[in-house]
Amino acid sequence: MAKIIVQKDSSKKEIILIHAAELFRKKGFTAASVRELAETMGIEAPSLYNHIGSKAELLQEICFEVASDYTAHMEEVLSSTLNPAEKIANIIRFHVRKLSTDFDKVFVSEHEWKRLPQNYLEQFLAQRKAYENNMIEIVQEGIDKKIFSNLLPSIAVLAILSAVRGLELRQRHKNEFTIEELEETMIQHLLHGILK
Amino acid sequence: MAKIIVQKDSSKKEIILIHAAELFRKKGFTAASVRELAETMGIEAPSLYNHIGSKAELLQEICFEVASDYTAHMEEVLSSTLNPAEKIANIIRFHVRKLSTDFDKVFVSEHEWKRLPQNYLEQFLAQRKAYENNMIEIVQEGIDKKIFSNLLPSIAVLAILSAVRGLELRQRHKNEFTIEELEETMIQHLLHGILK
DNA sequence: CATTTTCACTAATAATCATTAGTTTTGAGA
DNA sequence: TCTCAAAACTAATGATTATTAGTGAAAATG
Repeated sequence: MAKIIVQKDSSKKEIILIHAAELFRKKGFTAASVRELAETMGIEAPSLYNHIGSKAELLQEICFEVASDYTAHMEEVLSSTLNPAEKIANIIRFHVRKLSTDFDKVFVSEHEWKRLPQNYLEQFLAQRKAYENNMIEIVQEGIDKKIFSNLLPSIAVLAILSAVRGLELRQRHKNEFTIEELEETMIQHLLHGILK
Repeated sequence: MAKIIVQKDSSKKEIILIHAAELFRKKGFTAASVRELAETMGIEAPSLYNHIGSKAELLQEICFEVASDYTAHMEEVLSSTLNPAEKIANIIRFHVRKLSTDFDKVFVSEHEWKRLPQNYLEQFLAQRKAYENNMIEIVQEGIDKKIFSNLLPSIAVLAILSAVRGLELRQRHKNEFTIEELEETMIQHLLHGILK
């Protein structure tokens, strides 16, 4: 009779979430089976239900944990005295770093949120929209202060967010450059462009 | 006994692919059922097998149709006499336009290619990698000619591709701006940056 | 009009799924 | 060592899945 192995620095639930995130990333939420998830921890599927409420619950917890992290960071940025350019750079840096440290969870949150049950999905989207609106305001402030070019703010935000959200950290990239290089190049590119 | 309605300008298979793309986008490939797909065309699931080989075949055809379009456009760009900046702008414009005209198929190709069967998946990834390498060469050429800043080419390409691939055309955006505005703002942003 | 092909149907199959019920084992604290 | 809760197990359920087989109607072709 196998047991879930718990390290001292993380709870049993957290271990399950980590395994779930990895599996959901690899196979997608729908295609990933509870049996397979249990297998990665050396137990039978029904045993998992001693620890979780449902498969859907795992997705919820992953998505909202990531969303909360982004929202919390946004609060920090908004209450700071940074100028708009620094704020945007800060946000880009946070996204890149978060993606590299919590790859599976961020990836799942990005790609599988559509599989959230109805009510949670609405809440998730509302949180996302609020985040976007905060960014749009920062960009608008930059334009008003003549720091930013006169781009359409909503599209500029769309560009930045799709750039950082869509980032794919594949294996071949990991050996090609460091996270710091990725961070700085992304900021450089999105702030200054690629043209000289 | 219902029948698939065929317009004169598209074959029966194409109609199935269009419906499949829309359903796969909305529910994801795994969660989308053949029964549900058949239902969108007013027939029973087994009847669909008079026209298709398998569910997986539909995904293959969608993914490779999109991939071929991008590859064909890349060939055009490579054999043109445009300078690197114009080439990149051209590629960005093509991505945005393609996404807006063939939204469902492009979306499915972007999000569901992981569900391709093994051998097709390898082929798809090879095609993607070749595409990326072509772009990296264009960026390198721009750097060599002192047109582009000295960014890491692979990351610059990663930024551009993740920006255009990750674009989400949600309903609220569609009424907010035109495709032309989206195209030009994306090009402006990725080439010149957001800073003045 | 006769024949053949196309294409829809119903019925069935075998697999897989998430989850529940009920039972047994394990391991920690008294 | 005894007790009890935590957590593992097996077995089962009912739903859903993609797909095949076999049949009949409709449409196209001669």
